[in-house]
Amino acid sequence: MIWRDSSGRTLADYPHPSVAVDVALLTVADDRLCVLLHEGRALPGTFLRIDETLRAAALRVLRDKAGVTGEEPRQLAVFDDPERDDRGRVLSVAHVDLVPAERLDGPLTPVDDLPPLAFDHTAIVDAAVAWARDAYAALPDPRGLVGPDFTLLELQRVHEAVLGAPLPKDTFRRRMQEHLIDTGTLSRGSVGKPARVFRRAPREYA
Amino acid sequence: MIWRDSSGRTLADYPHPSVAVDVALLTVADDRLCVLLHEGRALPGTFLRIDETLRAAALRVLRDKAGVTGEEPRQLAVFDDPERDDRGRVLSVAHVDLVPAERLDGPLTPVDDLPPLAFDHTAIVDAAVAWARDAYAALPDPRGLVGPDFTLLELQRVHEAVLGAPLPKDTFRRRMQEHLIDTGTLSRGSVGKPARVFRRAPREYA
DNA sequence: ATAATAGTGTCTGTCAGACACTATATC
DNA sequence: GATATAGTGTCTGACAGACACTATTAT
Repeated sequence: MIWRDSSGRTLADYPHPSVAVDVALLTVADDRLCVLLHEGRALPGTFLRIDETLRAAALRVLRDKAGVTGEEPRQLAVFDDPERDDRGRVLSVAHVDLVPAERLDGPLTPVDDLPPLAFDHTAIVDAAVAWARDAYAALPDPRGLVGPDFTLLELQRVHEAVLGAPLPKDTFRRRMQEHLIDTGTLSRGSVGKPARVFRRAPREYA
Repeated sequence: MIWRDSSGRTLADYPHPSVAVDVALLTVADDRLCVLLHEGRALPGTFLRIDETLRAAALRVLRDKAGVTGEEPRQLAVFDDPERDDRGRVLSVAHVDLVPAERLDGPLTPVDDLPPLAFDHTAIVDAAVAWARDAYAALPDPRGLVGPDFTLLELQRVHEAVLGAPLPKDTFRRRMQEHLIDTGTLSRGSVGKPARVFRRAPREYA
């Protein structure tokens, strides 16, 4: 049963914009926050199919263009400049995801050293980075970039990479410790005093 | 010049969702945060026209259904449940705006006493309220709900309405004072000690 | 005088940052 | 022993909340 308005038309009979889904897939590699670029100049994206959720489309992009499955894309904003895509009227629902680098193989570019990007993708990356910084400001590791077991130094390096700035180690330690579980084991084989090994507290994801 | 893909189709030739714009128009009336409802059970909304920006569509909704002009609608999120609208596949880009009650005439409902709403509009109102509380947490009056001249008590009443909770007057005063300009004049005619009259500092809008 | 509102001084607790110190491993 | 890393004690400054007090008006 298809709905029709008083003039007998369906919704699809009226001209309406196409909807794209673009994903800024972030990761930390070599202690730097990086984004996966398609052909070195654009974010992976696709058109939203008519019966698909945004989340499903974002996951499809990640699977088809980055070889990543099972992540948690998060909506950022809709980019709607009428001139943003010269193929026609296209809205882009920008998404961000943040995964450990081991799960990726595509070419990564540090976010503080981006080339000029296609469309309005630079603005999308900016929003994605802001989201990631916010997510990691409050919690130890909402997206599982370290782990499952890790030392505080390892965790701090991830935070500094996401933030793009150094952090004081004493304050960092005190802020994080209450959210972590001490496994009771010690790190081995490294120079210096062995560090305690921690684990994320259950359900601290964002 | 219309773009065509390798099979000669334009973007519009592929089935794609319609896009709606719904606006949670908030205000403070009788010291309570309220939302304007259409027919008592839905937010004002419209379909996005193909050559229109989201902002323009939101302003059109406010003008046509609320009689308000010249405001600052802000994007919240896209609601995309495939079943959310039984007329077809419709994405809703939810917006929020917050204006002084004097500029409205529609029926207002306190946000802490909402009836069941159509579609997923309850979730949109929740997101709008969260945005408003956040906006007013940091700054005195980012949307000009008081003013242009006001006493700290008047400002505090607005904050308490937005927050839905009382605030301590001494802390409130100390937090706000640095962002306000003392006009040098005093309130008159009220009971008690006359209050200083303040003005918003330039450019503290959000 | 009394009630009502405006405004401030001060104490406490919390937390971030700075700094210095101790502890324990590798080389 | 030298060096590198782990971890903690402590001081300071900022700020929020609580409380109490003073100040100034209308009635």
